[in-house]
Amino acid sequence: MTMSEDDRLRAESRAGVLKALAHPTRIYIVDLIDREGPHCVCDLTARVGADTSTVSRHLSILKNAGILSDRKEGTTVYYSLACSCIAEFMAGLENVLHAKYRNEQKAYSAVMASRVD
Amino acid sequence: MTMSEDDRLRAESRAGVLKALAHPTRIYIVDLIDREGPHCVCDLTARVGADTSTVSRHLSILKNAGILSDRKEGTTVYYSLACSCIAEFMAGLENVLHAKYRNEQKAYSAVMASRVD
DNA sequence: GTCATAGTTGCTTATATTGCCAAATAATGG
DNA sequence: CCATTATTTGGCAATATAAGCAACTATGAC
Repeated sequence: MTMSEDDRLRAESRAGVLKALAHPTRIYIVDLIDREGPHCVCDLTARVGADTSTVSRHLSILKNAGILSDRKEGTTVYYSLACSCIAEFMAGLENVLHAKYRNEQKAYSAVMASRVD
Repeated sequence: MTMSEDDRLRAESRAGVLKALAHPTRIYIVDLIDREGPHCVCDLTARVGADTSTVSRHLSILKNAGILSDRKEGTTVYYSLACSCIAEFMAGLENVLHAKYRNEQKAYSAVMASRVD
């Protein structure tokens, strides 16, 4: 019994969002906007320390994935979170990381406890 | 004022977890285990419809990221969620997708409302 | 119109990911 | 020990992603 077409589409749309977030620079940008509110491309470029074109591309990936939305004001484009659910989602990621570190610590302790020396 | 070393490391560890999840097959596997409990590699291989070696590699990626944990029983290896926080995290992803579809619907309606025909 | 500023897009090169086959390893039963 | 079953790992070819430079578009000031 194998994966249905529906299952596949569902998994792909979720993967699309995760892929968009799965890059250090993009995570940093999302975090920054979450903590400090909307930013323009030039600000983000300075904060990230990469070429403007690179940052612009990261932003367009995040926008296409529905994570950021943009608003143009003159020649400046401000990017903001598309939904407060993004911040909640990132908080959930933090929990996963904490659990991971707890488990790694536990594994390490178990190894140490069984050592002969 | 640019990104600190700490910021970079923090963003990278988060990206590590997201990258591990950012693949349709891996999402499907995590979902399956979430809904139905622990599964062995051969079961998952049948459900996913890919080579055993491919599924095994996906599982090892998920395990290294701290998303799944494994338990060996004879020659069989059972994979389960490493933490209930994974299920919560995936639920948060669902919220993000819903928000995305709502926004897309809104954008579509706005375009239709302004049409001349 | 010209200039300057902000952003985006085309292109190329470098790097990473994915999938499968084949071979290796691990555990169990005869 | 040999065969069988479950899983992992090495290697390779195909594909995808990332970064920066240069060129382009858009807006506003003069």
